[in-house]
Amino acid sequence: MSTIEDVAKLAGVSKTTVSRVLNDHPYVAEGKKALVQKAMEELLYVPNSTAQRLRKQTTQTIAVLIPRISNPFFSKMVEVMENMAADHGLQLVVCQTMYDKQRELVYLDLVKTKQIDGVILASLENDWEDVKDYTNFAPIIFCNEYDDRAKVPTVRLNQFEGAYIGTKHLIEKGYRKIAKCRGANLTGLVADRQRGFFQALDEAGLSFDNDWMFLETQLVEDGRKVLRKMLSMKNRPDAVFTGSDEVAAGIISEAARLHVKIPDELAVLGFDNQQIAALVNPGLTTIHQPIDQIGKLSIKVMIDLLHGEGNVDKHLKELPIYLVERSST
Amino acid sequence: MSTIEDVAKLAGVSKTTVSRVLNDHPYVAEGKKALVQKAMEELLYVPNSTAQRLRKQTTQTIAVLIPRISNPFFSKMVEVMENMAADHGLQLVVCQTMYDKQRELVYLDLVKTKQIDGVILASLENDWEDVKDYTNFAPIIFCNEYDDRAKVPTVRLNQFEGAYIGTKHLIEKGYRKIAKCRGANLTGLVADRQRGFFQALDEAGLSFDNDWMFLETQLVEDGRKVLRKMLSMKNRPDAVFTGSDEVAAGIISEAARLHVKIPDELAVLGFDNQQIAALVNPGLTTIHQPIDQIGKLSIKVMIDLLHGEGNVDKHLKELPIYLVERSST
DNA sequence: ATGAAAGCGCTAACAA
DNA sequence: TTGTTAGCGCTTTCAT
Repeated sequence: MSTIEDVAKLAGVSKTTVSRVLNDHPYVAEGKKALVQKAMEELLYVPNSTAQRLRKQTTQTIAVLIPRISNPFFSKMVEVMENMAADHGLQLVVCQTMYDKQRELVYLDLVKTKQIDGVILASLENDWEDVKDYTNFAPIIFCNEYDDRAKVPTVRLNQFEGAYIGTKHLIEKGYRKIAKCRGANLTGLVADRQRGFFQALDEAGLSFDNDWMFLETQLVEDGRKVLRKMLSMKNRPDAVFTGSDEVAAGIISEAARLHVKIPDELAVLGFDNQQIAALVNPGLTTIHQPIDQIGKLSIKVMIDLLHGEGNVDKHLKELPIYLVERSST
Repeated sequence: MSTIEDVAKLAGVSKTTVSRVLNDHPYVAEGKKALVQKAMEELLYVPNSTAQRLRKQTTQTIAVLIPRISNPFFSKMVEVMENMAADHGLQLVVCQTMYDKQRELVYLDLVKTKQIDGVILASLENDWEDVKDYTNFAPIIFCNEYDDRAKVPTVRLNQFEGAYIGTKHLIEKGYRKIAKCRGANLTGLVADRQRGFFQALDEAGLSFDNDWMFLETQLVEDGRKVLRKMLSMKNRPDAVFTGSDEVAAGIISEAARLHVKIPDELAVLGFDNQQIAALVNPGLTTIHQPIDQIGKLSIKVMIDLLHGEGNVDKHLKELPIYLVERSST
């Protein structure tokens, strides 16, 4: 590997001049510039980015924390983010917490060791109080996920509204015994959905049987289990509001296997409007989340932050959310 | 941020001693070691990894090139890889080529600028001849994808066999007019599948109508189009071999919409055994690829390479492939 | 317009 | 067992 010094020698100039050519600095005579460029080509010179990082104290790398990449919601989000990051010469490091607090903290330590310039939190396992100190080391923003105590830029949807319109839709369709699937922790996004859900129930004067609440439901397999559980109940729900299309798809698939009619015997409402929602049979009615916009906007906010533009304090961007009706309700 | 020098001063030792403590070097007196550790804690010291990189000429980072992360096959593969990489203290940079030659080359340039220690090629857009020079800069291995001219470690499946047993299955089920969906370039994996497909056809003495070959089929939407195209043909196939579960799922979903009976009017064979294969209705018969194993083994091979163990020359690992029968055939 | 020199934070010969 | 010293490759004052 040739270094900046090799180029300087070959071109008969100083390292400084080579560096200036590299960084499009003004005040470099055209003649020398050409000389330097010729030398670079001849030596197949490529600047060592680690040296640049050390000198410039910046890494051109951002980390995005998600639970797991194989969740289609997050893989689509990361696809959009990575494309946009690449357009701006930024590297994206994907960090999967796998729903584990400890792993999340290990990833956050990347900012301490100066390995990344910023963090996009698209999931949060730890309590915000245990995380906020990391904001001293690099900008952290929320994307989709959020915590009301956190005073950091946040790009998200109105999850309360999403859950509210979804639940209301079920009620308007005539369903009266509505079950709910959600994550274990009642914070941020999950808490807002819960509020929206119960608000709609309350307004309609509907009661809720605590047995209808299913926790820690994330995967297709969880959905299958939920359906079987429901079938075994004496007070059986006639509809179910899920926190994700994956769980909903599991329910629908298991229903087909067990010859349970959807939506006649059970209506199913998804969340996310993932690709899978259009592929299951019957098609899944679900709450659309504009993943493209949310991903792009998050990267934009992060880039602005890194450029010293934008506000590091709380700065909320809320994107539209709406219902997509198919045949499962 | 405190540096190694601050720690040294506070502990009353030299930078070298601090560095030795950091790297578990032998020959550090217990007393001084304790002193150093106390100073580190007091200053909340964290080593700057960029400086370590520059000095050690290594980045602890590997890149994995894939077409796009939102393809469930690749998102699952990356999930497995990232988990294993994290266990070994390695960062994984996800690089999406988006089926674009130029983008692929841009990512490969990361090795030139010393930003990564190694590359896992899980897709290849460019001709191998245009890529092989990069092997001079860092170890490159193939994962799933491959090129017979490349003399690099390769972890893959026997795609010929996969296509052969899949096609044979269709034939044994009584289908005679078998269509095929595949990518545009007839190289590596795609070429081997094609050979397996035609070998099975030849052995059964079946003929193939060129109209039954559908190229550049990657997405669910492509599958939908393929089905509509088939319905419009006068010489209509009675089965279709697809290169991916996504395309197959698109076909099945569109068939449901248009009331085409699967498998009676058309049998559908997928490839990958993605989660979606079990969710569509009817369930998709498909060729299982052991993504977990392939991902883990690739990381292992890469780690061995980075440690100077293992052979940089061609070194083929072939994993088992088999048919999973559901209801679509 | 150009260059000399200092230094980003760390590790590893080498010497003691 | 410990410290001194010399860089890794680059950018950026500060002179000229």
